[in-house]
Amino acid sequence: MVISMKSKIIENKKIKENNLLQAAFNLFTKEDITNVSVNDIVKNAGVAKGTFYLYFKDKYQIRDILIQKEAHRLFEEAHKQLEKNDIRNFEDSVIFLINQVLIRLENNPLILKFVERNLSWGVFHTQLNTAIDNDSFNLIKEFNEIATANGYEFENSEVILYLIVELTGSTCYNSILHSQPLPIEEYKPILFDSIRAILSQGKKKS
Amino acid sequence: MVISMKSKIIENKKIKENNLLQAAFNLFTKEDITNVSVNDIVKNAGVAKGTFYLYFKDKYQIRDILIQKEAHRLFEEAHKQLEKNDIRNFEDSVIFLINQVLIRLENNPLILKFVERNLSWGVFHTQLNTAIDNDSFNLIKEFNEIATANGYEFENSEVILYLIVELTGSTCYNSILHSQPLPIEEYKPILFDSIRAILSQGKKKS
Amino acid sequence: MVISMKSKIIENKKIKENNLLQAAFNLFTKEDITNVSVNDIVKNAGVAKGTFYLYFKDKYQIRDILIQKEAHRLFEEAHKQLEKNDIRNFEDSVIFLINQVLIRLENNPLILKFVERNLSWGVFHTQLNTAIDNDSFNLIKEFNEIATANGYEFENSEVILYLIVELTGSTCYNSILHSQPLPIEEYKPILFDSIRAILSQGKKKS
Amino acid sequence: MVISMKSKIIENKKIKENNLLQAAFNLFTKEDITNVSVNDIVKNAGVAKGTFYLYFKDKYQIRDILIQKEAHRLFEEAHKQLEKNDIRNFEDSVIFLINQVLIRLENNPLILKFVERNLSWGVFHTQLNTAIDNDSFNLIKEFNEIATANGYEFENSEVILYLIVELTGSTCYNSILHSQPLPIEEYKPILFDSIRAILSQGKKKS
DNA sequence: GATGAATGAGACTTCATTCAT
DNA sequence: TATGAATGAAGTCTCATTCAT
Repeated sequence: MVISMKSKIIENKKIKENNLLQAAFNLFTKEDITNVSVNDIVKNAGVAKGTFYLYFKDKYQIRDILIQKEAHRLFEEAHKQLEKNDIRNFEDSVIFLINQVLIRLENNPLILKFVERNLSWGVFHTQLNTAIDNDSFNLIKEFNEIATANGYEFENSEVILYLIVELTGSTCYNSILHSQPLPIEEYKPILFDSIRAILSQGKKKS
Repeated sequence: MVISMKSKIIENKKIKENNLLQAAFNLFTKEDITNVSVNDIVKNAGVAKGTFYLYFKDKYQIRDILIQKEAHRLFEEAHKQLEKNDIRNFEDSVIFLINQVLIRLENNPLILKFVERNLSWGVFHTQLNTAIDNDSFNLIKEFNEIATANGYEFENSEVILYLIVELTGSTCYNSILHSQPLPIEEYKPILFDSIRAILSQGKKKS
Repeated sequence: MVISMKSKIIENKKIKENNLLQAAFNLFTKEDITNVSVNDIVKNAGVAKGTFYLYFKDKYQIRDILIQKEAHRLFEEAHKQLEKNDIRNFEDSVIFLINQVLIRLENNPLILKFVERNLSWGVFHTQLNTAIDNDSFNLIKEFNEIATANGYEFENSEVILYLIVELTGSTCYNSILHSQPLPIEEYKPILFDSIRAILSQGKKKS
Repeated sequence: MVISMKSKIIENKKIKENNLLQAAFNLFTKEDITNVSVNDIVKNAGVAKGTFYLYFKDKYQIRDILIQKEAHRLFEEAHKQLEKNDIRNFEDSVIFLINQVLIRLENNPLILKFVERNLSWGVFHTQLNTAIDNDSFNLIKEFNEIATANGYEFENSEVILYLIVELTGSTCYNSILHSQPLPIEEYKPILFDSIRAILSQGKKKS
């Protein structure tokens, strides 16, 4: 297949951009963002300093893009597993999904360290929205569907979901990286019980 | 009362140190710490640049001291209120305590912005320990006492407490400052219900 | 002649570097290096502060480069004169060479003050080695050749040469600059006699 | 014996001054003077910062005093040995004296490192003058006396002496500390031969 | 589009010196 | 005398950003 001049250039641009993103990711996982200079990034990406500014406003923009990407991938993969395993019980589904994400983070603390405590409302919300746009999967919609199908009803399901994500994110960060207050394997049962307790609020009395 | 010459100097030192702490606090609540220079701090404190380094290693040390102080004050004041109000029911006590802290944060978002998400395990744990040392109040011990008195029993009460603090901290930050996912007044009922759900796990079947 | 764009940049860089070297030289001859700041250098060179660090690690590196250059030039010029004057007697050659260097230093005490007492083994040795590399002239080799041709023989000619250079350097510095212990013109005969006495040790008895 | 208040104070002052001198000496042998702050000195001396300025103008004055002292001690001790050994031959006397100084420096490289290349005309000259004042010993006078007694005659004996001291000082520094151009034991014979050659210029033809 | 040399503001830190106590 | 807290000028160095090529 012949590749036209134009597409070659576009391809080249994409490579440059990816190099920059990859280089930034590598550095951000090793060092705090304040200790990573644009210089470091371009040197690791193998491009000139000026090139950086052709693609990104500053290093903070590059960080946000990376968080966005990682968060999306994390949820998408977890979601794929959920579909594969045909779990239908509501509480089990939620726990399964969370557990899938946690397993990925345990196996790749770099991502965890990078996303750090940034898996906050901002990113979560954006993630949900992009998910809707991309039509790849819509967490909230699905959450509601499975909930309803299992006889659960929430006044504000989005908030409940957010609350669970935040609880998980903020506590598991220290648990995975520093085993505080407990190692992740010991902490999980307590966390999952608490999540089930929160979810059970929505159980309809029938 | 006669103040000796020496105590005059000591007094003066204390004033300088407080000026620096106060100035740093004011700036940190307005700006991210990376945008606050030692220069800014000393200018606001009305002391010379070199004086800063007589009292603190760098701006990060001053930040840590401030967080420590604020966290302590927050809990202590909330606790005082709890004692005043003679609330004995277990779940009510916990919720009351949390609500007291939240009310203070709502009224002073600056502190919230400053403490930010730093009210994490590290600070929480230190807080508990210092509390024990100071003998001023021991949160965990009290938590356990009230729990037991009300027929609750937790395998790992420290973790449960931590979990609740993290859940509250990470979600209320955005709620108070950005009304996301909901304004704090609308969010509180949902949060409190969830906390009660978590606590109810420890309820002994009698 | 067409100068490509790239060479224009390279040319420009060379100019900047030279400006910095020249500015540093001027300042170092006026003031002790501890009293010369990078700020002073860049101001005199007409470049920005950051530019300095594009070319040199610190002011000490710039000093070393300058000493190296000056020492080289001094010896090279003296050597040229030696060749021009076709002096063949061994002792006369050495004295002539030294005298040439001294004359240059007398006429330019700034260089002397700058090089100061740094014309030591380190620089001398480096100079000899670079000379070998550059193939411009090899002092030791020549020293030996003329010596042998004139019936002199030294067990360790390099050390003898070093000894003479050090003797000259350390005494003439004060003589030229402070006329101590004697003004240079009065000191020279004594120095030269001493050097001849040292050299005469190598005279073969025939 | 009763010590009066006044002498106690004077004694105390002397202790403070000595502490400062000793502390400075220790630091100057470890670090370049530019890297030794007044703060370091007073901390090591166990006195307050302000006290330093009651005794010395700045750290450079303290350095000069120390060099003065060390140089004096060095020559005095060497001189004592000379008298003990009853060496009468002129050249032998000079070599003996120099060798005594070198032996002391070999055994105490700290002093060497400290005096470094400061054993220059300035200090040497001052040393000769102070020696005359103190009447402890007069190097030049003695040099002349022994020379004359042995049938040597110098037009400018002070300069010859200076020349020898400089030659020795500037070359032996690197020889002792860095074994360059040769280790001191290998270098000494060459140096001593050269000194004898210089001295032999003064030998009267009889 | 890509480059990378140049910029210069500004961050952090040290330190000699003063002076009230 | 002795102290040591306070000063603030001055130093080194970094880095995001621009712009001529």
